[in-house]
Amino acid sequence: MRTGTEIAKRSRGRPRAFIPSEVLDRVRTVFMAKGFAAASLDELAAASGLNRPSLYAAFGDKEQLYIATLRFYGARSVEGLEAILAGPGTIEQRLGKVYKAAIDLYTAPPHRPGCMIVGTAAVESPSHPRIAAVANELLAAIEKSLERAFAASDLARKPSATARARMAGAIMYAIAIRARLGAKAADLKAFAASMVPTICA
Amino acid sequence: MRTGTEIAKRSRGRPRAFIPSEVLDRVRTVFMAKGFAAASLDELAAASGLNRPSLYAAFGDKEQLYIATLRFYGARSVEGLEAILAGPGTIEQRLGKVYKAAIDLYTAPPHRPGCMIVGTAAVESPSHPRIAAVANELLAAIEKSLERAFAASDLARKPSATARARMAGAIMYAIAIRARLGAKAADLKAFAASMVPTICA
DNA sequence: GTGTTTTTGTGCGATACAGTACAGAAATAC
DNA sequence: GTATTTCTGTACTGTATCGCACAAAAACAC
Repeated sequence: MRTGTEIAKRSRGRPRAFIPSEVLDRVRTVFMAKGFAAASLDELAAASGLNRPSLYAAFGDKEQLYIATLRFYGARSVEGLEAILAGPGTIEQRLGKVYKAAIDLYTAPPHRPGCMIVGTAAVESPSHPRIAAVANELLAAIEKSLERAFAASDLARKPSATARARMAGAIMYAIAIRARLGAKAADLKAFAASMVPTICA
Repeated sequence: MRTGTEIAKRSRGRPRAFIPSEVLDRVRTVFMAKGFAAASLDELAAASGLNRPSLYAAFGDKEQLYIATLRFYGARSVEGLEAILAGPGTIEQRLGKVYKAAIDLYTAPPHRPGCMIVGTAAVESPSHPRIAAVANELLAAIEKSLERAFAASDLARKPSATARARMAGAIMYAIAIRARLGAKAADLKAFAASMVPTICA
């Protein structure tokens, strides 16, 4: 089971008629719209363009497919976060960019609004420990990145970098929730902009 | 369909063998554990102690049952919130109590952890507009209560009561998410305690 | 070309599920 | 006591769903 994006090394049999990362992107649309439990394999297969047996062969059952999708989405999100935080500007400016990018991601068609971790993985957490584990990993990675950025900044030590990261993360989760409940992107951006100075105070 | 807790006015036929509010409490256990989509009517009926036709007769289909449960839970939460905010103490102390009560609710057995609105209703929001509407109503009521409390306090006008309420709400949603993902109550309480002074600054 | 390996896609089986029909039971009305 | 109303519980129907079996197809190896 190879879920990465690396080019296959020309294995022996019939080549796949799909690119795994593209399948994960399409499948994410369904998971974002319905959540894990309500997403049927028929819908997932239809959205991905291939049919159930191919999905099973490539990714395993629905939980494994969901986890692969979540990991793929999460890894790209963390990458994007780190790219912004490693970029130019003050920590306030970079944090502002982070929220702007997050809100754009949370409200970008064709996906239904929200964050996959906060909006769909959290529900399954009690009944699907493996999903919970991945979700926790990803949130920890996000807060770790934020913490490093705060630690490397010239902000006061009074609220620690850890505390600032937790707060910045909390605001991000709240934005994700509000987005999923239908909040307008402009309102979310205004809220985020108002929170940045507080977090960086 | 009478979902309140008021005593029935001795209607004519065979009396119900259950108390609606108790049914909603039991049913909430299942919805909290599985979420809306994954909760089957068999489980809901088993948990409530009555069987499917009675559930249908009393509450309607699964969505209506879920909404009744959500409203019941939400109304009690808002009541509790307002009781604390109307109580004694500085606004900081009262906000601290609010978070403590919320965390206790989010981590109290026998329910699986989290908040029903943030943890299970949010997922269904895109596919079930009626659920989304109720969830939005409840969150609006919560933020309205917080806003009134801030407006009545002697805090600086610099961040408006509205802004403070939004922030306080955001922290609450983040706590709910972390609780659902398995965070320990003690950690959540430490986080909440650290945020109270910032919100009331 | 012949054989091997892997993917594709139709189609199947077994289960689970939502929602309902219907007869029996428990209360009130008169 | 008889009729009426409402709730209970068994049983049922049709559908959706998951996961897989199996043969055809498309590539490589030699």
